[in-house]
Amino acid sequence: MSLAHSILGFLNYEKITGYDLAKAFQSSVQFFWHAQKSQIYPALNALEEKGFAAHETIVQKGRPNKKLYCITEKGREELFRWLSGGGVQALDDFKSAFLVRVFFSGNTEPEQGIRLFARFLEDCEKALVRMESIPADIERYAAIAPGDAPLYWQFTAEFGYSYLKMCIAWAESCIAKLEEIR
Amino acid sequence: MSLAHSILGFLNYEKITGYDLAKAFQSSVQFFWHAQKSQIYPALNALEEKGFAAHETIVQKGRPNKKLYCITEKGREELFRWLSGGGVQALDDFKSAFLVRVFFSGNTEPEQGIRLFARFLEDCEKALVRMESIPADIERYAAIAPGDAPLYWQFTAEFGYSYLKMCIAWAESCIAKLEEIR
DNA sequence: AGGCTCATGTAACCGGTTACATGATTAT
DNA sequence: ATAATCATGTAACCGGTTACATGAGCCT
Repeated sequence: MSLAHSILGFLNYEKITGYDLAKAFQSSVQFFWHAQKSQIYPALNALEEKGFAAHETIVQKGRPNKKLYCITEKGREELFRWLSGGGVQALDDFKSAFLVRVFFSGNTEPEQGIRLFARFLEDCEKALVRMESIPADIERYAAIAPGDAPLYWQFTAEFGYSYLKMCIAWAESCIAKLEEIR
Repeated sequence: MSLAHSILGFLNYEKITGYDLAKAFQSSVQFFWHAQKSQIYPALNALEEKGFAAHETIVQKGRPNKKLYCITEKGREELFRWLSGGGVQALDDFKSAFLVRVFFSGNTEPEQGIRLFARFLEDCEKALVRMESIPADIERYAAIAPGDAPLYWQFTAEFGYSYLKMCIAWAESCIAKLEEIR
């Protein structure tokens, strides 16, 4: 299960609340992993029960109390065990409802196919624009991060960038082929 | 929900049993969509209840009877409605436990990062080899398929090919950067 | 006045995975 | 003998999504 381990990953950077964890997910790994609050809070409880995390309650005035979580030694061990771990199966979890749609679009009009790819293209280009702020984000957080973390963050950002570029080129070539037969 | 619609997509090609549907999934869309028998059989029942599919029982000797399913007019309408449908969100369903691992690998030794990417590279290259038979497969099935189906099958195959090529180039560049700092 | 932020959670539901169950036939 | 193929399913579980609940404070 990756959710628990990615939470451990964040806890390994700094003490954090469930609320801020949700924001951390959104502003970093959201391109390749999502986590809702409704998942995060129970997951934190589960991590604590297993002895992988601990929390202190911070009493606040005027706003709700918060629980600051930190990773334990046992949790750090579990994180590193997982990082070096065997069961990778990196390609098996690829899934795309969009490609299913493409696959079965054979008896629609070419115009509809073109529209399908055009919308996809647009989404990809919007995502590319959104990615522009990432290098600055990485630099901003580089201070808190131990070791080579920013390098690895960059690796995942480059993956996203290459992926979107590839998708755009692919969609354009599909559209070109459909325009030929129209 | 894509499972129901991809089943309708297959039923739109020809009458088929749940058993053969499972094989069809495995030998065609398995790169971007999986479906187990334990999902397919209940899904076929649900499609029938909604009036999107119907079945005839074929009595056999020496082996179990089978249920041959076909798509109904209502089911075909639903399929085309879905194909032309709005809610695309083609990028939102991207998910990768592997990239999570990469993201949090910042305080491991460079050697471990290199191993992680090397294993990924290997998986990609194996997948590329497995893809070699696809053009022949597409040609073999082109006969039964109506309209431009083979073209769209090819589109998805080209996506897979481009994706793997991109992954390989990316992993190689990550390894190169890690070897620099080692 | 209305909506957003902070902060924690619960409950119902849904889709997918794994394991289990049956039982004859055919290929190695 | 053993395993795979044919053919249908059920049950338990697990992870994730959506909606709901609370309630003070702050911004427009």
